[in-house]
Amino acid sequence: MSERHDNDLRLDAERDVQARLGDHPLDFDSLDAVSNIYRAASGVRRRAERELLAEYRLSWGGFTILWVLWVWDEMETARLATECGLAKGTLTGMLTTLEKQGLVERTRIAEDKRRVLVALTEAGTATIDELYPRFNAYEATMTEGLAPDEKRELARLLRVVITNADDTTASDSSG
Amino acid sequence: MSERHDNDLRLDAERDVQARLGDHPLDFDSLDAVSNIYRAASGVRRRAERELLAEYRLSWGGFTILWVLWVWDEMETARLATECGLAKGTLTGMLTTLEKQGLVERTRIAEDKRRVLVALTEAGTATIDELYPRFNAYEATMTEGLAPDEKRELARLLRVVITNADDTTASDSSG
DNA sequence: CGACAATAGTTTGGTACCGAACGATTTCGC
DNA sequence: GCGAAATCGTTCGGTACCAAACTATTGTCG
Repeated sequence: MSERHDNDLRLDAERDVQARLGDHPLDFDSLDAVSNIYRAASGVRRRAERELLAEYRLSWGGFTILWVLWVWDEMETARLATECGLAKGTLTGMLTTLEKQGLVERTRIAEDKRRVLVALTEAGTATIDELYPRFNAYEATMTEGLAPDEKRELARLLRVVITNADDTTASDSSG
Repeated sequence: MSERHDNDLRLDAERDVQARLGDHPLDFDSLDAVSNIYRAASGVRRRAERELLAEYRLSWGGFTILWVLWVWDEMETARLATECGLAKGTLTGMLTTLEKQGLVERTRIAEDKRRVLVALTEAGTATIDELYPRFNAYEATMTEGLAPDEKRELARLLRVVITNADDTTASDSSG
């Protein structure tokens, strides 16, 4: 009920923070931007997991893996981890989970037995075929109230933050 | 015609997605917006934890708790969980961690022994006093390249998403 | 060929985080 | 007043997630 005071509370917070820091210059524009990014992301994630992904027994990360494989067909583990924004050790565990669910399969590469190729199974493809349109509709719901050009502007502004937060910005996408 | 990419502003991933899924009837504006929110959030979080918060042995969530208590002095557990965007069960564990570190303290409320008041200790206050200016500088770094009005616009657009993702409007999740 | 650095993936140890079930306390219906 | 319902924080079972240590393979230089 009417817990729409978030913005008001934020303003209170700003005043209190300012009072605490005295004359210390504080960048409230950056504060609001960053904290809203995190709030939005965790809200969107939690709701997606509860209201859509749970039906498929998928976590957000598991869904992301399926989606990436759907888009790029098959991929090596290292690249997949980067693409999904996961540590490689994390990916190992999640691939094992998805493998148990019969949604992905791992294949050792013959020429280099250290490397592993990951791909969707038939069941995995069927799952994401059905799920993704629903997920996309959910994404539309989450951005409801924004005009198309506002969504694009939002994506553009976030791209700057993503680039800033990417610690491999200096190196090229060589692999 | 109607190509969205005249230049390299879009990330590689977005271009590839467009190429792969261009024939599906999907809402790409919403797709880009939502997936960039998540990418930005996890990148910002991971980098903050590694490059700044680790020095204080704090997770992102732990830092958030300290910050909220710093701004509002003391708070009951339930409100604190909402304010930090955490499930109440999660908060219990993290408060225990912070309590062991000597940064926060819990006090049962005399008039209603179910409720618990949480506040910073001296050490907790000292920690956040020192840490927060550094964190705010980090936030500024993460939004580097955006003009002040762009940061405000980013925060505004995200506020819409936060509202959409807030499930207290759709259903009551308390139980 | 044989040591040895580099590389790819897995294992390990630990925290964070969720949802559901639970125990303690207060409030409400009668 | 007393038992039922609501409420608050904690506990529990499970996954996700990270960084660092480890294993297995390949590539390199003597």
